[in-house]
Amino acid sequence: MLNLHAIDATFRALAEPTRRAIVERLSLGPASVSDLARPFDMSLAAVVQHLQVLEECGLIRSEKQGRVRTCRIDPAGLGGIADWVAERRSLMERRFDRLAAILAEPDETPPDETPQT
Amino acid sequence: MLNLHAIDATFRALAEPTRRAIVERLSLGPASVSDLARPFDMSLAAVVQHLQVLEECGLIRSEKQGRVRTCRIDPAGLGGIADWVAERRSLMERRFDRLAAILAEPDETPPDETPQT
DNA sequence: ATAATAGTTTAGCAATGACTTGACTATTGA
DNA sequence: TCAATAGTCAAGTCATTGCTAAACTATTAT
Repeated sequence: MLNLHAIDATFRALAEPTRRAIVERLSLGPASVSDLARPFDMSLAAVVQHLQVLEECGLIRSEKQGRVRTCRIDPAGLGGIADWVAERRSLMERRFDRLAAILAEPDETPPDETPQT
Repeated sequence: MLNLHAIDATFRALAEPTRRAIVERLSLGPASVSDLARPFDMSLAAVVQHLQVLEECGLIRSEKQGRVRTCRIDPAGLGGIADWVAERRSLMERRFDRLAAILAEPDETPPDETPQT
């Protein structure tokens, strides 16, 4: 129930080149907001907004001390989509296996690979 | 060159619950356009548009015979994002390992885990 | 031949999303 | 104390996107 919401937010967050670049940068190590903003041709405020999106979906964490906020990757954040992809693959695999079994067994009911709803 | 474009399109495609649901359905086996549309509370045309997006980014393939178009997952389609996630994780790992090595070696220069740009 | 099925295409609308600007707060260095 | 640095917040703008409705094509069933 939590997860279905979370996976959606995570995919949406990563569907944006800037945010993906920020995640890429942060997987090399923590950085301040200004550090993160420097490479991009946009206002600091825009980058802050991207960081909020990334933090809300759990991809990064951050804490502020003094006037500088340090952002770092949350290692668990990518888990959701990794799991989702893995599950799709495993279900595809399972289906191929069933199909292969049927093809190897030339008797029984051989037909119709497509399961209509 | 192709890949950087492709990863973007793939993430954008999956950042949409309906399209993700379609991919989930198709990882169980092929289906026609109408089959795919049935569970959703939206017009057939809308689903067709989603399918176009999914096909353009290589997540699904489809061929038409007669008046029915059969859609199936392209097993390679998820590869892009799987690789991207895996690479983030590996880079994070690598960094943790370096950090652990430094902490285990109590002499040498100990400090400063954050690499400023 | 007619009608029903299956899908395609286009134009348009409403909501969302990415960005900017400008004003503002809090911390740190001179 | 004054000024620069680092970040935050709130509108507002502009482009993109998800959807519908409607008109259309092609195939299959009666």
